[in-house]
This record gives sequence, C-alpha cells and structure tokens, in this order.
Amino acid sequence: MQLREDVIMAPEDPRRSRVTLLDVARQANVSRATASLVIRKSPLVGAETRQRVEDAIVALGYIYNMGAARLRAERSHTVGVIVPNLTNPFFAELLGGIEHAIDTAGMVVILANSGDLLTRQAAVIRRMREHGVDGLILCPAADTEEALPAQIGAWGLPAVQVLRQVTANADYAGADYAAGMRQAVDYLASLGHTDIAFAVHGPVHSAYHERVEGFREAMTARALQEDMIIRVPDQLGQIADATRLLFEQPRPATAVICFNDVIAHGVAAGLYDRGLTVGRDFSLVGFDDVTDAEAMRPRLTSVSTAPARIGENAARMLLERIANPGLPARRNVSATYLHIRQSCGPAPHFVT
Amino acid sequence: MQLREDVIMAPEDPRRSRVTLLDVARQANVSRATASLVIRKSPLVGAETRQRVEDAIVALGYIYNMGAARLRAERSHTVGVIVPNLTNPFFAELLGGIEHAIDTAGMVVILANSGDLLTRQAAVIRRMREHGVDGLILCPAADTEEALPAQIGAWGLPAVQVLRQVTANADYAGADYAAGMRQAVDYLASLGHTDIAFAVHGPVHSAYHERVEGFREAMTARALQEDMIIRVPDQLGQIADATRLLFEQPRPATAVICFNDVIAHGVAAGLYDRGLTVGRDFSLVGFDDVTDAEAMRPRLTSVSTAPARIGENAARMLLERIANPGLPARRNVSATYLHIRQSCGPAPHFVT
DNA sequence: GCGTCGATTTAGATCGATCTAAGTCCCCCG
DNA sequence: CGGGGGACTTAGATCGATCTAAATCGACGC
Repeated sequence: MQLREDVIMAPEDPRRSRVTLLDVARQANVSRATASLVIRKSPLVGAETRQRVEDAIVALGYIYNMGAARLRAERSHTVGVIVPNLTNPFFAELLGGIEHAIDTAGMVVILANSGDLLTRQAAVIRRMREHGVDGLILCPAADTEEALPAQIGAWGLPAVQVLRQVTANADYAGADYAAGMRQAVDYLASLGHTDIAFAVHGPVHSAYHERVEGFREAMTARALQEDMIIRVPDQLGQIADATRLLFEQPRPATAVICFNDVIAHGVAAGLYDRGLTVGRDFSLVGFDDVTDAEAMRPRLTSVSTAPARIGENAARMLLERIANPGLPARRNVSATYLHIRQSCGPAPHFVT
Repeated sequence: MQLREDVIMAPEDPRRSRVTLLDVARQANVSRATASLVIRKSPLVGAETRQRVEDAIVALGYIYNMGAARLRAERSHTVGVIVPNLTNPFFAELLGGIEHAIDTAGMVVILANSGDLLTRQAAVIRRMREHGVDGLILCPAADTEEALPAQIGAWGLPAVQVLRQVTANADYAGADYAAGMRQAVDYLASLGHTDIAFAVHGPVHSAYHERVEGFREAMTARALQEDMIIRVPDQLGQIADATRLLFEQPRPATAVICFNDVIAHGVAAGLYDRGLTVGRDFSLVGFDDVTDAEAMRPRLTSVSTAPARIGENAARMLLERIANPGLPARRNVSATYLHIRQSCGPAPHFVT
C-alpha cells in the first residue's frame, strides 16, 4: 500500500524530489546497498534479485546520480580536455578523436579553451580540479613551465600532454614532426628543388621547435641552405599577402613547406594572386593533411599527422594511467606519412 | 599546537586526504558554515573574518569540491552541449562561441557527439542527466521527435535548441536561413542568372527545410524554375565528381547556391576540374561563411551565419532560463548577410 | 536594567551514493 | 547434529559541501 503510494508520488513532483536509489531499493524490496551493487554490475548479487532491481529502475525512471557517487567513491567519470584554440580544424579533429575514445569508456569530456594564454590555462586547470576530473588531457599553452606536469602529478591528477610536450617526465601523445619534415624535404629534393622555404606562424612551442629542427637537419643533410624560414600572419585571410616574402629572398624559393594546412591554404591563394600555378610554377607541401587537402585544386600534398588518431591515443594513455598511476612516463609518438597529391612538380630546369 | 600539526600533515599525503573546508575553517578559527559563506561571497560575513578565511585558503592550497557542493545545492555549474559532428568547422566555431560564454559565466562545458544518430543522442542525454548538468544546449539529431524538448523540460532540465528546431515550444537559437537563401537568390538574379541550382547534402532537419523552402520561395517570387535541387555526397573529397550533375539538367545551371561552405569548396574543385573559372564561367555562392571562404581563389561569396555568435546566443539564453525557468519559450533568430566576394559574375549573354 | 534589534556566527541535519564489516541463509561434510 | 563455507544481503558510517534555525554579542531605546 505504502509502496504503491510512493510509486505514484515519485513522478508527481519531478523538480524537488528526484527518484533516488533508496526508492529503487524499496520498490524492489532490497536494501540500498544491494541496489547499488546491481547498478555497478557487481557479480555478488543473485540473478533474480538483479532482475527485480533492474525492473524497478525502469519502472521508476531512476537516473544515476554521478555527483553523489563521486563524493563517496572519488571517481567522477569525467576527463578534462584543454586545447589552445577551437577554430583550427586540426584541433576539432583531435577533439573528435578524444571524445570518441572517452565516450566509449563510459566517461565524459569537460572541455576548456586556454587560448594559448598561461593565465587562462592556470584558471581552467583549477576549474577542472574543482570539478574533480579523473584525469587531464592537456595541449600546453606556449611558454608553459616545464614543471607544470609534475605539479599536476603532485596534486594526484593523472595527466597526459598532447601534441606539445614541455617535459619528458610525463605522458605524451603526439606525432613525429621532425620525421614529417624530413619526408617533405626529401620529396622536394627528389624533384630537384634546392631553394626550399619553410613558412611558419603561431606561438612557439615544442611542436614548433621539432618541425624547425627537422627542417634544418633534413636540409643540411642534403647540403642545402637551411635558413629560409619565413613567418607569416596567423589570420588565414592575411597569409596570401605574405606570400611575396617567398620571392624577396637572396635566392627566391621554388618550393615551400608549410607549418600546417592553414598556411598552405593561404599560400596557395597568394600564389594564385601572383598568377602562378601550384604544382607547375611552384611547389607546395602542407602539414597535417586535414580534410580540406583533398578538396584543394590542385590537390594538396601534405604530411599526414592524423589528429583524430592522436586524440584517441592520448585518451587511451590517460585511461591506462588512471587505472594504474604507478606507471613510468610513457610516450606515444605516431609516425607521419607524406600524402602525395598534385601540388608539387619538378624544379625549374630540372631533368630527371 | 594541534593546529600546527594539521597544517603540516595536510600536504603530506596529497592523494588520500585532500584539504577540506573543515581544514580551512580550523586554520582560520571559524566554523565550517562561515568558511562556506566566505567561499560563496556572502555579504553576511565580517571583513576581518573573511580575510582570515581567504588567507587560510591560499595557505592550505584548498580546492573547492564542486561535487560535494552539487550534491547539497542541486547545482553543478555544468552545461551539456550535444552536437551532431565535430569535424565540420562550422560546429567547431559554434562550440567555440558556446564555450566562451559558458566559461565567462564561471561554468564548464560537458561535450558530447550524437553523430546525428537518435540512439546515441538518447544515450548522451541520459549521461548528461546522470552528471547533473544544470542545462543542455542541443543541436537535435535528424528525425528527433517533436516531443523531446518537452520531455527534457518535464525532467526539470532547462534546454535550448541550437541551429535546428524540432518544436516551437522550447527555446531556440539559430539564424534566418530562409532569408539567407533569399539574399543569395536575389543577388544571382540581379546578375542575370535564371538557371540557378541548389546543391545540398547531409541529413534532413529543420535547417535543411528552411533553406530549401527559402530557395523555392525566392525563386518562384521571381518566376524562376525552383526545382533544381541537387544532392551531392557528404564526403568533401567526393563532391567534386558530383559537380557534373549541375550540367546534366534539362536546362544546365549557370550558377549554384551551396547548402554550406563545405559543398562550395567541393564544387569549386569540381568546376576547376572541368576547366571552368569560378566567377567568370560559373557563379558560386556558399553558406555559413566560415574562415576558409576568405582563402579560396577566387574568394568565395557566402551567406554569413556567424556560428560563434549563434553559440554565444544559445549559451546566454540557457543561462537566463536556468536563472528563471518560468520564462515562456523564446527564439533568437539572428540575421544573415551576404558576404560578397569574387565567386559570382554576370550570367552568359547578360548585359547590365 | 531589560528587552530588542542588527550584524555575525554556528551546530547539526542533509543531499545520494559507496564502503566496510557484519549478518543471513542454506547446503554439505564429518 | 554441529559447524564450516559459499553465496548473497544489509545496517550504518562516510564523503564534503550547503542550508536551516538558532545562538551570540554589543549597542541602543526606554
């Protein structure tokens, strides 16, 4: 009788009193503890009892209260993700990969944007701590101190660095940028190019250094001039104008490798503006190989880094670290490959 | 004496016993309740006491425990955001706008991807409820039942629809897609075009219908053939090939309006492949005006919808509804404008 | 000197789950 | 027939904040 009343009352006032585990337990004629075990899929509970509880759950429309569980169990089923910027499609793909892996693990992503600013980064990290995330995937803002990961570790918060690394003493998932640069340089050299520029922009961080170093080493290995490194604007709309810098060099470039596909896109526009045909008059290599590369004309040859895969790797590393905090620091540096399309051609006067 | 020991012990074991409000209270020689009031910036507490507590907070490195607060106070300072897809730069910009507005309100975003699938959408909504989000920003998956927002409302969960609407009985933030189509059609008509196609793809939902209807009405208003609506593939890489459909019509098109900039990008590539010059031989209008539009050559004329702004609007609406659940359903439909660049020219044989 | 009032402060109950440690049963073995 | 063990089940304490209702304390008016 009384139970029947409970059932009727529950949906009556949906705002103030939500259905709780105690309601479920009463409905199923078991204790709160048993109901809790059923929810957590413990093998300890009998088949018939389990069924009764599960029926009660759907009958009452019970919704698990993570907040309460977290308080007691110290696990929030929540992962913080901090990126420096959302509008670059590269980060969107990364985020997609992370979200997918985290979701299939039954957890959710709390997202924050550091804007590549140290103060904002500190603020969002604190906020993540307040929300009790189980772990952190962090693409460190430029100029992040090397000690930050250790600091985070001292707080007992598992974390992995993604795309950029500030220290080798913490987990890291990224791509082998230097090897990617080598692939690009070797390819252009095989087409006879000797005056190869590297167009860069954005903040300076480990991924930046790795690419610059990769470029320098690959160039010197072939006894080529390795200092044609050209800064272009951050805004896509303004990159085209900066293309002229490629020709205002002591020895004008005949090919350019771009720091990312955004720059490649802008430079392609700038070359078009000068009446040059990409792939014939000038060679162009991008970096990242995001989906747009396939739709450019001519199609863009680009070093593929597969950001979605990096995101999944980072998420998996984090989950493993959460499960086993004692692990030594690990690195997951995935290989890049050069996706050759149509944006490169032989150097002028070059005969194979 | 004993207090001193507490202070020393607190940092000793960072994992198991975190610093709690009670520790802060003891350190500041006040009660837990007073410390709580200080944290929540209540005006009830005296200036000198407040200072003591604030000092204790920094001295102990205290971190607020949202989870515990949520349990008692029924507010999680958390907002759920559900998008159908992350890789389209359009959604990335939307997400950026949402994140920014939510962040400045001191709350965080929990992100989920529905993949435009009803079953996944249901699953992620449930997960958001489990996490006790204070509100939901939802871009409904295609074929979402009209009753869903009412359902969510019945659960006591404030929600706003974004970009797509399944009912007028719930908050909605979007853009005036039909007006955008009208602007595009009028512009092309003013250049003398009469055979105007509309290239579409993707799932069918309210934003899709609004654009198709807007196209039809604008065309019939000018006594033009309004049924050249052409479906192209979803994958950017495959759109170029489908461009031939524009010419396999009873009366071949001389201009095309694209459902979004992704299609415009692909169609531009397809026109290039046929040896046609965009803006001279054929006219092209995009929709969304994402950042790439400026970098295409020729620059893409596109209907601007400002997704970041829509995201901010949606976030603001949600915050207002959370603050005041009694409000009637509201709509925020922002105006579009035609960003004219270089991808359109006069129709063949057309003399102004 | 006493009651009242405003300004602060506080004890203790409470939110909804999990965890620990201790029961129940029931069966089977010696 | 007593007891040991396996398979379940459960009472009650607990996590760390907030909220309610009440206490404390001068000061002030009468």
